[in-house]
Formats: sequence, structure tokens, C-alpha cells
Amino acid sequence: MNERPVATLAAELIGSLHAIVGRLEAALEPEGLSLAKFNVLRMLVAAGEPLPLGALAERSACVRSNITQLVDRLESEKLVVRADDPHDRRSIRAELTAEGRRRHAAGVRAIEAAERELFAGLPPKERESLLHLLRALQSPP
Amino acid sequence: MNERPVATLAAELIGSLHAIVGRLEAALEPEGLSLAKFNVLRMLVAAGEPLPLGALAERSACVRSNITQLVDRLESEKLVVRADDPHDRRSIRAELTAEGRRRHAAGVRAIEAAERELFAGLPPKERESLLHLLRALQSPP
DNA sequence: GCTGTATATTTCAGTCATGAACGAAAGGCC
DNA sequence: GGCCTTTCGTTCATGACTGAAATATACAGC
Repeated sequence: MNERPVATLAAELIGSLHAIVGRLEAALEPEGLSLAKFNVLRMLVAAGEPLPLGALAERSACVRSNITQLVDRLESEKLVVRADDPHDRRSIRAELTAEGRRRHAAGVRAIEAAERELFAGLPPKERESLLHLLRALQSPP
Repeated sequence: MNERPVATLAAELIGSLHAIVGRLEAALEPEGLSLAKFNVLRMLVAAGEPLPLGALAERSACVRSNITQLVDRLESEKLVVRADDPHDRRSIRAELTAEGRRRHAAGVRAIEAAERELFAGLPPKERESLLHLLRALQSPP
């Protein structure tokens, strides 16, 4: 007779996850970064080379126009530059600047500290469980 | 030597949040509602009476200006109306319209279906575990 | 070589969110 | 009554995100 728990669960999940995002965002803020901007820098560092905007959109699981604007902002802060792709004149690649690398490094430090603090109260075994449970939610059998 | 798992967990949490929100949002979309708008309607129905915008902001854990705009949109769709508070001339209360109630009811049906589907693969016991783990994350000991 | 179709980015309009600054009203205090 | 501070809602600027429409280039098939 109790239809409520499911709804309560969803609301709480969203609330908890929202709080986590907020903490990470707060950790990045002193470095002048947002999670969105940091993620773009992170992908560029991981790739080790300039990436076409479409690739960034794909890896971020977001729409292309979002990346256009995100890169606009990053470029206006001189963290990346837009560079032509010599092999495809439609394509534009985002390339890290030296300052972009520095900010990324600062971001990594900030976010790792925040994550250690965030997960400090959760033993590794329980972290595993949490991961499994969340994954179970995403792939309905 | 492996510093990565923590970061992976956080990324995964954020991914899950996005996935869950996305599914609920998609369920609401055919009814012409977003999660944000639905939540306002939900609070008004739960309260059983018109609520001051400040109260809505507090219960949504968001800033007041956000509610101002949300109520602007809801009002332009004729789902709520702004009514003066006779006891406090600063205060403005959001009041459900008949259409607002109908849309809320439709939203409840849509979102409950989506939530049942979302949690179908997760036995009740594991739902509890998930909740406990997330709560443990929020209150560092 | 042209034509059509697909791909890559941008632009624009709209939603949802934040924070600072503002005007209006309420309430406490003397 | 007249001040001072707080509270309430709004406005404005900005960020992050979406989806539709426009533009430019690439490429396959004829």
C-alpha cells in the first residue's frame, strides 16, 4: 500500500548527489574553475593533444553547442586556444595553453583533496558497494 | 600507488546523478513539465494552501531569485497565480490553479512510473543500503 | 566535375541556477 | 513618531545546459 518509498528514494538520491557536486564545485571555485571547465581541461590533458570540439562534446555526453560556449569562456580566460585542424577545415581543435595546464594542475590538487575528505568516512569496501548499487540503477536488466 | 579510484568514484556519482535526473526529466517532458516546475507544484499540493515564494525557495534549497523566475514561467503557463498575502504586504504567495492541479496529477503519474522502472532492478534491501551509503557521505564523522 | 548528403561548428532562443544590488514593507527600540 | 535593521520579492548579469536552424567543409556516387 505504500507507494511513497520509491519517490522518497529518488528525491534523496538527487539531493545527496547534488550535495556532492556542490562540494566539488566549491573546492574548485578558489582556483577560478567550475566542474564544467575543469572537465574540459582534464580531457585535454588526458588526451595529450588538441581535441576537436566534437570529441569534447562526445566525451562530456553533452550537446555540441554547449562545448562551443564552454570553450569560448575557457578561451577568454586564456586556458585554451582554438586551433585549425590541418586535415579537416571544418574541425576546430581546443589546445591547452601553459596557463591552462597550470590551472588544471591546481584543479586536480583541489578536487583530490575534496574527494579524499568526502570519502574519508566511507571504507573502501563500502565505496565498492556504492559503485555497484549505482551501476545497477543505470543498467536495468 | 593508485590514487585514481577516489576520483573515479566521484565521476561515477556525478554520472549517475545525471542519468537519474535525465530519466525523470524525460518522463515529465510529455506532460509539459520539468523537474523544477514539478517540484514547485508538488510543494504547493503538499502544503494544501498558497505558499510565500520565500517558503518555496527554502524548501527547494535554492535562492529566492530562482523561485521568482520559476513562478514567472509557471504563471505564464497558468499553473499558478501570484496572490497577495493579506497579513504581510511584502509577501507574495503562489497559488495553484485548477490546471496546475491537473498537471501536477499527470506529473505524479509520469514520475511514479519512471521511478518504479528506475528502481525495478534494485531489491528493496539494496535500496536501503544505497540510501545509507549516500547519507554516510553527507555527514562526515 | 557536380550533386547530394553527412559532419563540424556556431548562433539563437529558452530553461534552470547563482549572487549582488535594489525598493518596499515590517518590526524593534528609544 | 522616527530611525535602524531585517525580511521579501524582483532585477540584472552571468554560467551551464538544451535543441533548432544556419553555415561551411568533406566526401561518395554518378
